[in-house]
Amino acid sequence: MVQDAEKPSRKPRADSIRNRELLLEAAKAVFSAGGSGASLEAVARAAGVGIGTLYRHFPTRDALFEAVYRREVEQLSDLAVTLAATTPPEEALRRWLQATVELAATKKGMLAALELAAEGRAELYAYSSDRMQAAAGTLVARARAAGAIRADLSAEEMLRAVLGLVGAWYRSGTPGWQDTVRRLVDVFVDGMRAGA
Amino acid sequence: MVQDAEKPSRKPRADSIRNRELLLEAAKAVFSAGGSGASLEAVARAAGVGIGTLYRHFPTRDALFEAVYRREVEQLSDLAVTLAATTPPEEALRRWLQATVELAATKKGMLAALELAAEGRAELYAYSSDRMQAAAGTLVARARAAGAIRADLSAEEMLRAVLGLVGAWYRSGTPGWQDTVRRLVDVFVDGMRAGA
DNA sequence: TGTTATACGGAGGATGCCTCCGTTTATCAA
DNA sequence: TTGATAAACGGAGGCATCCTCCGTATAACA
Repeated sequence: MVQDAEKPSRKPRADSIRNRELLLEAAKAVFSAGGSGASLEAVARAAGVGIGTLYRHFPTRDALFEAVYRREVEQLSDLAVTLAATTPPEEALRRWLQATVELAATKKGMLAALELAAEGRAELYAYSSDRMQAAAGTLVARARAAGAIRADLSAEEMLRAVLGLVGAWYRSGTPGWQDTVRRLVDVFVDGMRAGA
Repeated sequence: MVQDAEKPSRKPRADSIRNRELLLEAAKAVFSAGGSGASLEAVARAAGVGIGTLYRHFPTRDALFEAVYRREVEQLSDLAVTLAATTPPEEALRRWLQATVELAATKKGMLAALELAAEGRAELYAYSSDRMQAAAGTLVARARAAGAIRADLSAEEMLRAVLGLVGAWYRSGTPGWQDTVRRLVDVFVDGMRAGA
């Protein structure tokens, strides 16, 4: 967590910063059009840089995802704070999960980023993961304290479950899946309440 | 659905039948070891046939999956019949879903086959899809008739939801995920009951 | 046993992943 | 301004698939 007092060496090169930006923009566009599995060479091409440059900035596909969707994760994180402050526990939890679904539905590729954040590789790409876990954790703890949901289910488990639901529909390409998933998330939250 | 009265031309060549069998066996082994994304060329190699032969018998990866895991799907289908005849509605539904989870957990690659069966490409690879839908449909209809579960959720939706849950954990590689998923499926079923 | 429909096999074109390293360039100090 | 040099660039190239195509081999049938 410590923000290493970096070597005060040189300041970063201007072309490096510019290319990083170009890559992020291109990646957003390419993933948006072609899904999270789109070719990284296509991203580099779209950014107008060499493939080597892409890999230098983002050593893995996952790293690129995390960077591209960082902003959206922050939105969700902020939303959790707001909801926790203004809305009854169970309702807050429900709304936040629905918002997560919404975001994943809107931004193609976002789902992959969220799955990353909820899944195993958490140690490697920690930032988004931390934010999401913290957000979910707050809401779950609050609902639990209010006795609104069962206690034998961690925030992490809940989050991954919901993302799993989304993923199943997302990948199926069923038109209008959003409404269905909304309903399923409600069922799931009902289930969490049932065992309280 | 009509089983085309095939042209009474020749009988199929013996080598063709044999190779098909070899491919299925090899595929089972290779998918089991390497997961559902394993190389098809590896399968052909393991079967001792050319890659062209593999593609002639199974034009897509999905077709191969469906063929490999057909037997397992039939088991699930049979189980549904048994449970429907011997167990109270809600309990039967719950047990069948858990059995599905179990199977997906045991046989690597099975999950991919089930997802296929539950997902969009149903028209193309209909057999497994039909069996699964029928099995789930029976149990859901029965539970619904008994007033044990809410009515605004189709069997298909339920099945896909559960497979989504499994998939999220399966892909994360968390050790011991089976127990967690079992618990989550229970939560989900509780949720279905809650809205009855 | 000859004819022929069928099936076989693998070369080959295409795409994508990722690494490596010779070349270019932005920064900084003189 | 002008080197010197650390840092970044780019893309060729090795490897792994995917899938198609078509010349060759062979099982079925008469």
